[in-house]
Amino acid sequence: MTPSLANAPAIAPSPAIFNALALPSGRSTPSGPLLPWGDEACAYARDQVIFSEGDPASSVRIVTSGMVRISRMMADGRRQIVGFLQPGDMLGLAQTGTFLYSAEAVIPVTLRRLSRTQFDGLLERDFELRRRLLAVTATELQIAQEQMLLLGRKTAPERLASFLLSQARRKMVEPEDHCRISLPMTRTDIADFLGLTMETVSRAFTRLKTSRLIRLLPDQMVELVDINALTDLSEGC
Amino acid sequence: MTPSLANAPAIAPSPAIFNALALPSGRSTPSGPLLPWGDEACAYARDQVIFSEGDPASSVRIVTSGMVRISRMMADGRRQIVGFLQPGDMLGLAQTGTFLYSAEAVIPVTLRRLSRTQFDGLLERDFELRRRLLAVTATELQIAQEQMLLLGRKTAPERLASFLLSQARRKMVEPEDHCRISLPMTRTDIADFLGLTMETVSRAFTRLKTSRLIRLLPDQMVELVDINALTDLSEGC
DNA sequence: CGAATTGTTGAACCATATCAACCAGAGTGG
DNA sequence: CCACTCTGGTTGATATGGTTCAACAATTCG
Repeated sequence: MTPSLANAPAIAPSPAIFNALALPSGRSTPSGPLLPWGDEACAYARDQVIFSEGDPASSVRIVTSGMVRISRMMADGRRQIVGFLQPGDMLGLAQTGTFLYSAEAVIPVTLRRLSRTQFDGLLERDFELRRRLLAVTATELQIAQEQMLLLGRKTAPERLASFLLSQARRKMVEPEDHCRISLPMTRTDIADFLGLTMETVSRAFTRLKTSRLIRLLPDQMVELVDINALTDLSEGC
Repeated sequence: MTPSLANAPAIAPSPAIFNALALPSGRSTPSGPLLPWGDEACAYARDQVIFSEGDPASSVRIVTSGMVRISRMMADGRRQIVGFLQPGDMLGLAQTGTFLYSAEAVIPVTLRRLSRTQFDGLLERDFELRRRLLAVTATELQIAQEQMLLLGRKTAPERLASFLLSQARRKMVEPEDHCRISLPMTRTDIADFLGLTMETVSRAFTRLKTSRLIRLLPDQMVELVDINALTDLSEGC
């Protein structure tokens, strides 16, 4: 791990949040898949609901392609997105009874499943599995803590910079200048993740754009032009 | 469980956040303590630092008395408290290398310790221990998710109502009207937990007081006069 | 190509922050 | 026992970042 990430510890490889335990395929499973996922691939269209708050949590799932958003909703419609899930991230791991959040497809998604009972059986037997899950859950907690700092104390531009950097870290351990990331979610999704409105997110984007920290490219791509400046901004320096 | 808490699921018994895995002494350990904590009790005075961001995480600790706050800080001094720990809550469980947050005593605290190596050994061997830790970590994630909704989307009075109710649930599974809770932390601490300023917290307290939802009693005690109204408020109804 | 959706920009507004004054209780020392 | 100070809390006045409302531009999609 390179120096500039020395203080941004091992949370980079696993940005999924909440029961969406990340096992980025290539990286952390040198010995093959950790779990015997079912062969059947469930497909979901853009914006299709995968499950809703209150649904019985009958199986554990892993994202095999696409992007999933998981969110909590208040009675009057206020929404907080608690995570964006990408291939390798898992869903419903911590759930015992019913889901406490909803999951929807941001873009077309495929999942594989494992029945809850089968999963629990493996958990009971498999030594290594439990150690890994515990480690991953710990990582999730660190990410959640980081997100609390963001939501509780950061300004709008700081939040967006933090978000862009965290997305960049999903793709590469060490984001470089001029690296490009894809943001398939809408401005509204980003807003609901960062505790802002769509308009504020849009304005923050243009601010970053006009101050040459990022460039907006076609096809939902963003180029991070000045990683150092973005990092400083995200930390409030 | 009574109807009014039917939707506030089994998260009540374990409100500690982040590596502070809760094992409320009386309730969840019918078969004695889960871990062989050292006999030596470490004591800390009010506001004393227990450890800081970046310190090596050499041992796991359990709170035996008092209250601990764990927080993250930004370079310019902005602070986000990510949890208040009470007797039975654990510290440093998820830490592998160094702590990513600070811990300080809100009021005088005593802790017991278990060396990291000893803990890891137990974790390696003890089947049941790992299952329990996994379950507790999952609960922590749910609480963190709830806190994200609070920080991202709730108004100041909603945040305070949510906070008071969560504190009440620590004491009793089902908070009743006229129940009393102790809030030993300062208004500034509460503000840094709720993502607000001291002044806003103070004003929210007086609002709740004048609308007869709570009463402020001597000795940092608060009486929750109308639990239903507080619940409605906390959910934005 | 036209309609619908998503994103951008502008202007007014508002909840909360900021700044400042004041108050109450707890020590502290004469 | 009484000033005196210190800290934490309350309240008021003003400022402001972000929201809201509204118009418009750009994209996507049928």
